[in-house]
Amino acid sequence: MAESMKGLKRTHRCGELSAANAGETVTVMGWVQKQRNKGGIIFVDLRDRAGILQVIFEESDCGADNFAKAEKLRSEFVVAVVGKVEKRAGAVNESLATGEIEVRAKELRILSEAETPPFPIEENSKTKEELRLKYRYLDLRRPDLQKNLILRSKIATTIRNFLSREGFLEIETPILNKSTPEGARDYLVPSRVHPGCFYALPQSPQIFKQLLMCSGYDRYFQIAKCFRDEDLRADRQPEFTQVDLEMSFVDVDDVIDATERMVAEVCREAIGLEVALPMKRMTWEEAMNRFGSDKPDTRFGMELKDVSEAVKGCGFGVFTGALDAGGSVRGINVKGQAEMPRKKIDALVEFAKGYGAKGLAYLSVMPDGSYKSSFAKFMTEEELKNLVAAMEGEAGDLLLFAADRQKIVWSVLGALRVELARQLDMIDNNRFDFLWITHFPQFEWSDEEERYVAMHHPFTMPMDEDLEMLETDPGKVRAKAYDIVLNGVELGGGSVRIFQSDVQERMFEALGFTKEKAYAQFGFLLDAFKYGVPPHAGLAIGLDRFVMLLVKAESIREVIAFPKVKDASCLMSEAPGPVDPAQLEELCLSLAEEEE
RNA sequence: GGCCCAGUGGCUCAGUUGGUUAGAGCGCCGCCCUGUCACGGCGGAGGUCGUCGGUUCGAGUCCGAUCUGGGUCGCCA
Repeated sequence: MAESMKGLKRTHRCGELSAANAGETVTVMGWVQKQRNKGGIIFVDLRDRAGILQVIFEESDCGADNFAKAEKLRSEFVVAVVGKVEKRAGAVNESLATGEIEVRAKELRILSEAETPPFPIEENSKTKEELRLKYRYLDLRRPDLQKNLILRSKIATTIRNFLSREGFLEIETPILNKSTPEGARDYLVPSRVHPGCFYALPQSPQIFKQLLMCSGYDRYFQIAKCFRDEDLRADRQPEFTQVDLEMSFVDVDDVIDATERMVAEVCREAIGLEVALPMKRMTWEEAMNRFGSDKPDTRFGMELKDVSEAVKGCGFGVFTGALDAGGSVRGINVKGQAEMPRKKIDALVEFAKGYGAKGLAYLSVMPDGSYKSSFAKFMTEEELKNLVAAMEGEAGDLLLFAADRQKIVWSVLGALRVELARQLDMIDNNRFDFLWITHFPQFEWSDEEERYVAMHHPFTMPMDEDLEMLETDPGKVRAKAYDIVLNGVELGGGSVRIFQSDVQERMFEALGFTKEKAYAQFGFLLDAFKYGVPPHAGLAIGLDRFVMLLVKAESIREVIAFPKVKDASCLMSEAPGPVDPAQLEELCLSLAEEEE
């Protein structure tokens, strides 16, 4: 039977008490973590978001009624306890922050009874995620998730404080927007008032923040919910949070400078990490050539080497064929792994195929200097020697090669490098390597659409010196775009925006937009640019990912209160769900028959 | 959409080349216990082995399909 808390007021959280409170009478409220009944004495571990506190019940202190209630306590009951803080008469519990003290109960109220939870509420849960997500409200009681969400809140506060100190204004932008098919798939919301018309949820506040610059707000930020209807990953949710910012009268370095100082402050406040500023920078081209990735993990080496020159004209058709087709041959040197078993190498070949490789060539430089290789028979001793030299191969090394189109070679070896580093435990988990990637290509060729598409977005300013190639050689144009990378994860990115309408028009043309189509989609932005627009630039940081990396979580779901699962549904609320036919009718929607 | 992994009491797992009545730890329920904190002691309940179908004298185990969850490729301007 639930009791009232009338007349009681909580004085402390459980975990906030310490030896300094000894002698005080306190009122604590929380959940029963554990009851240990010794017969004439009952110990109760009481839990709230601040920690765990031992409460001790003896009939001589609390009276027969309260003692009888204490005997009834079970896990997850919610109780209020009035009692006196004492230094423990028994042994101190070293593993508990409040282990020196206990509260000797005078009064106990059972505010809420509880059924036995479907899984234990404890740190380092081994429970299947499926069950945890179904009962997320219980999962969120666990100390690790509470720690994550408390830290996330602190990080948001740090960001707000920093940006407001730097003169940024926090301004909200709409959630119901016009759909722009460019980019990720939109979540659509039907309009009741305009039958057949739809809003789209924002993928980012991009256009609005640029308009705010046009309107003179100078420096804007928002901790913005964004939505993308694409498949999920360990670090990707359909709705996520971005620290979105935009600045006027600035260029690349200004945005990078403000961002890295903000990131450094967050690291300091959140986990006591000092980040050396300025952060390292690398061009996109260098990142691809050295790491095969535009978000390289620089916590370990094993860099890619281009051996195209060394294998030119060699006897191995796979290599020369790739070169003839305009591709390249590159390799990584897996130090000391020459004797990796064939089975493991085969698994790596399969792994590489997952990234589009047709195969993976390997060459082991055995300890005695001989070669064991999948392709040695096609090459002369001399050619092999040159190749090993080009890879700086020494006795004991395993050399892995990919030969294909640039894009595939990069992605295969880039992924392989990370995979091997994991398998071989080469990554220092305590390192936080920040890195800026700059000089991104402006365009990416889309085979599917048979046109160039914007790598970042269509409002990204080309590098000044590449502007003239917009029409003549768009594939070579580089953009004033930048990404911030942490430990091989893309934390965020941004760009300097085009603010001249003639450049913007050339950009749309290069992207294959007609003037009509561009106006239909972005007319209000183009119009706004006619009335005086400051040069501006900005960036967005993925808050969920940032928190995930700072707490070293395996998945973004560990830092989001109510995440969705792989098929974008919510196991707890069972969203999305069907709606009442009347609702559909009101929206003038009808559902197509299921197709076979 | 493709590929890979997992599914056995409430939770986490074991279960041999297919063989009798499917086990353990924790949790749960009852009784006992005045210094426990992974409390302890005694007793007890609890499982159509994700689902459907097949092979077989016999399936938790083999085969097929399917569902659920996870990872990943595609996708994510």
